[in-house]
Amino acid sequence: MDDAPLPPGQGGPARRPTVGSLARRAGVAASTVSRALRGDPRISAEVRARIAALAAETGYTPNALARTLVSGRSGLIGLVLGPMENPVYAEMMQEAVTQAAARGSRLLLLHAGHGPIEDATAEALTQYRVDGCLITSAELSSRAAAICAANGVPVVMVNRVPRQFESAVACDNHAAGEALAGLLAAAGHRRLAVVTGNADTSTSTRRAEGFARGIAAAGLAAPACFNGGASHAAGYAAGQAIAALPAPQRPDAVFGVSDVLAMGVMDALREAGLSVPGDISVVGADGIALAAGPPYRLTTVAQPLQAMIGRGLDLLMARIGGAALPQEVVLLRGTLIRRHSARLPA
Amino acid sequence: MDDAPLPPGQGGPARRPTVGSLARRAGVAASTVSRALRGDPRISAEVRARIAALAAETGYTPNALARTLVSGRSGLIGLVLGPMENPVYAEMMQEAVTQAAARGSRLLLLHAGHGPIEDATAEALTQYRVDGCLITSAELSSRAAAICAANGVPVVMVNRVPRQFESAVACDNHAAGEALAGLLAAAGHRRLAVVTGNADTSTSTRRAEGFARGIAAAGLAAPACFNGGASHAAGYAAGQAIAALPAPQRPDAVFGVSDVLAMGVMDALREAGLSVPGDISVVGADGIALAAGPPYRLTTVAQPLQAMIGRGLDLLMARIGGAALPQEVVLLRGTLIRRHSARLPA
DNA sequence: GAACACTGTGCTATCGATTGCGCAGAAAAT
DNA sequence: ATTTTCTGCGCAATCGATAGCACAGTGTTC
Repeated sequence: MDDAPLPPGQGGPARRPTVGSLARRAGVAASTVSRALRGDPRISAEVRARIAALAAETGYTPNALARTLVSGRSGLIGLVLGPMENPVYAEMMQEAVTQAAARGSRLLLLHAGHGPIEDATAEALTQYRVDGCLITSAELSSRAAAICAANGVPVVMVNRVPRQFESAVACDNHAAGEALAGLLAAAGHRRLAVVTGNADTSTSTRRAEGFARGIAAAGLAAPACFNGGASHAAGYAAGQAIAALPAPQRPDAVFGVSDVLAMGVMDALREAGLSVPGDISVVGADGIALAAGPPYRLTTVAQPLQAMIGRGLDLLMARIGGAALPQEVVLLRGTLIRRHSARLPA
Repeated sequence: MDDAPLPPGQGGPARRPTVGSLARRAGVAASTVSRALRGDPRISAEVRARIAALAAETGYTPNALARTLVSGRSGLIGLVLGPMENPVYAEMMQEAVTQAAARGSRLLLLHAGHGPIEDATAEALTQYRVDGCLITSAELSSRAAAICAANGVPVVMVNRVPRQFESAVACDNHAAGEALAGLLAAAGHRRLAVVTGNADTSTSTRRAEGFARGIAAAGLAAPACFNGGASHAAGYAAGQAIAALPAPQRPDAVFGVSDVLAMGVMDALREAGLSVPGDISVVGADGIALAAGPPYRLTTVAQPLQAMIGRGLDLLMARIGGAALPQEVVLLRGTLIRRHSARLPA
């Protein structure tokens, strides 16, 4: 363990070139190298070309961390994800990586899963000086948000609208629920039910509210409400409860507030010998890939994931810019996707 | 835009405390603050307590980026994920976040999805001076690995064993395939088939090879091979092809080399009116949550995800430590989970 | 009572990149 | 021919944290 220090550039992991080392080799000052690489017009074309060549030759890449120190911007965006039981978070993550990269930012993965953020993770948020934080979790993540606020780090929630204070981008969940209710009613369904998600999530509650509103508007009785959760298993349990009901009381249409939930419901119903959509229509919301194909072919309201992440990053970047913008909530309309899990009017 | 500089601590986003500002307030030198907070025994208990109190009061957190500059370690681990069509990557990611945090590292999300890494992303790898890189992708990610190697950044592959050079942790996929074949053969299946994944992935090929080996060992004819892919849709297509076969030629057991694939196969078979496991047994490998419950109840070999990520981080950390360890490949045994998608011997 | 060993801190350089300021030398103007 | 104006680049400070070395002040020892 007490190896003699290796001669530079030999043996050990090749020491990475720095502005300093480039400067020495080019016979100029470090500041000149820095300016040349950043395209400062004050540096002559000749010198700039020489340094650029040297940089390419040595494979120089600037140390983003060192730059952060002086610029105050890390180029890092903290990402908080919900539980992976719901595939929608994975899809969001993939979208976020791509789009963040396209904008020159990197994602620092702070959390993925249930529950609040651990202390150590919360510290990372400040220790790594993230420029902003993207919280794509339907669950309460007030902890992360509070820490961001306390440190002047902009936050944008995606897929969750907080009661106050933070900026957010979400699908117009209320409208989605309402639209589905309207369609189901128009198709002649009379006993509607909703399987809710986590009660803490605005996504779930707004969808359920919208659904109830749509049902009321159609002059039907309020929907039966079944407590679901975040997973397929939760939906399955709710579906079993529904299937166990005596036929006259059994709903003829069920809205699972998220696609995984609806998938679980369908599976339970079918396993109980009921036909979907023959006996019961099932609809969901989210638009995840797995629900699109067989055996589900789930009729759903798809969230415009790409646009949601895009607008989320827009909001974040604008606030990172330092502008003292007011908090902003953006609601994007989902799009109804008619598939075959529900009887709907033509 | 030409605001007069705000008085410190007022108006603008509260300037974060630094060792310097703490030092001024405590009437000591910055180095003393640093040492006190790091628990250096040379600092008197009294001073240490005073500084600790001050740090707590002001909410001081060290700037990890600045520390990186001098320590040479960023505490960042690059993470490369496969396509989210396969839920196993999401599960791995969640596991990786948790375990990395527990070890005091953070994950820098470099890539998620298909295909090779874009240039910009590859640069991030060196710009942010990641200490190491965890590549949990069955697909070729040679690009990232090459860049890491060129920069002396340790790499560990999880869920993929490269042909050479890198360290890796994987499930013993060959053994998994072999075991499944043996069980299916023992249960009396005679015409076995395999639905393969992406041909570039060691995970897929090893499982298929193991399966073929197991079949040969049982004295049966080589399995029919159907080209699958990474998604449920690919499995579904393969399942349709299988279902379309005339009954005498149709396999009586199918191995989908990953669970999503097997799920797709099952869905297609059932949609074609075949019973699983009545007419055809279907087995998978991975052990994802979605395949566990209804309607799949997939018999599978579950990967020890937690252990895989754990060992992966072990290998990585050891190499980050600077020790010139040889490349290492760790194979972890999966565990057979008997559910109801296949007829198996008791 | 003086030389000694300690102990607790401060000073300063360092990591890599950036930036304000200043200073050469060349070109232009008078 | 001399002053003025640029153009092109170097110097040095800075960001925040850390570490080597030096140096006071106290306690110990002969």
